[in-house]
Amino acid sequence: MGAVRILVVEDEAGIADFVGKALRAQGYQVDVCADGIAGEHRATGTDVDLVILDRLLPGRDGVDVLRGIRAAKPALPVIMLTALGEVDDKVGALDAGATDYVTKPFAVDELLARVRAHLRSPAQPEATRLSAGGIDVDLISRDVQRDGRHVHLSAKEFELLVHFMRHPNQVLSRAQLLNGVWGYDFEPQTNVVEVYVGYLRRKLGEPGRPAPIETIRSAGYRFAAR
Amino acid sequence: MGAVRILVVEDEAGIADFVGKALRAQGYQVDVCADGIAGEHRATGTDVDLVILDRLLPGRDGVDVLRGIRAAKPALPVIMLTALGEVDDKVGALDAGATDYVTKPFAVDELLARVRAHLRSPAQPEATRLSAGGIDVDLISRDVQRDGRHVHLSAKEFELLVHFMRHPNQVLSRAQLLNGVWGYDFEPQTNVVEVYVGYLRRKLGEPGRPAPIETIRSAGYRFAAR
DNA sequence: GCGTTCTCTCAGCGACCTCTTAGCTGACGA
DNA sequence: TCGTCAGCTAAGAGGTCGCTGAGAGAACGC
Repeated sequence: MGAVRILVVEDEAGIADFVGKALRAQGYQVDVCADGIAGEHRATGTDVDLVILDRLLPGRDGVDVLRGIRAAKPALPVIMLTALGEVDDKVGALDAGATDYVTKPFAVDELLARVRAHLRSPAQPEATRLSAGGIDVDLISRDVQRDGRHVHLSAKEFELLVHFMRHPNQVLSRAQLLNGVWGYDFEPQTNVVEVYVGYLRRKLGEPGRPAPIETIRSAGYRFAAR
Repeated sequence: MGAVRILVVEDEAGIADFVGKALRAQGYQVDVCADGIAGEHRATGTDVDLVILDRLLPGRDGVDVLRGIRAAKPALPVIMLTALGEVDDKVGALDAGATDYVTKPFAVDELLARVRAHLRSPAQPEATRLSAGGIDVDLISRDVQRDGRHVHLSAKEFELLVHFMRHPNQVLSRAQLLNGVWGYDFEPQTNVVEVYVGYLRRKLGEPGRPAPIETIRSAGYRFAAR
């Protein structure tokens, strides 16, 4: 069985690049097309497992491309990207046959989660529980426990923790965390990351047993899975 | 398969020279262009794997050159160099389709790391661990061990050690180390290198088993990989 | 509507890091 | 053996980075 193949149809090089990188980092084989006509051709003519399709494209509009793809391959998952958050737009895309829909700016983690969801196969079922460093997370019930003690986390705190636990023992830079959890595609003047790491540490720490999130000065943070 | 080909479009001879040398030392085949028009022509017309493009050029501005390249080759990685550290500038470059962005003065090591990152292919994943002379470095977790003992290094110490370990058994001059690690493009009145070598020796040395960084009097230092 | 919770910004402080200075040590050559 | 010079190191100034508490504004639930 070969690698999973994903086609990204996106004209903005910056977005295509970072989406491509994130997908490759997950082990997918990624193909990028910068315009709609070529994208449709590639999607219908070659072996592709999933398509990520920008709504606004040079050459041919994303919705038209989508219709073309649907006509040829009714079951191929297609996730649409758009800068517009309007409801009409969403309805139009779903009517035209999009499997899912993500609005820019989006957190890469969210896109990856949707990709996994639509690719899910019996061969590689998605984990529903994460466990490391004395912390257990149930992704379905969103229940978090520290050494058996239930901990209540807000939505952002939960996402950040899950991101850390999906990348154990790796140094994650502020920029990576902002990309992955907040969806910023550049590094703005903000210290949200520090603030939220602080919240997690406070909630997940025990006396004499601090939360397993280490600071690597001038590099980022590391979740120590031990 | 031939060597990887990199085009450097840069009018300042000094920078073009030392960037070119550093790239050739890594085994890349390097082409240099001193003005924008020729650079664009070379990038679009010939077989090139990556472009390093100065922002300020005689003949044609770097951003215009970039647009020209993008129109012809949407997937070609282009790293922009600039003397200006302004955010607008950065956004402008990325909007125009730059793959990445480095501000002068930059450490050559940083530029090389970005070059590697953008050239990376699934077939040739980058090494994430370095190991020599009894020292192990994990670049992902930034963990450093001496004979199994964890060692805490500051950011600069870490960069210097990695530089040494990427050039084992070579005599590295103070100027080379300043270029590679500190980003100085000339040799100022400073003894930071001695100071930091001292820090590394103290942290990485064991009783009866000194750190493998040798002094080559009036030439530089050498990391003895054994 | 109104109170609660959540997200994020800001400013201040403390800790750590970087680099300089200055004096010392040891190697090399005469 | 001594002078000179390259390199080493201790100490400290100044800067940077990260953490925290306070609070504004938005989102949410009742």
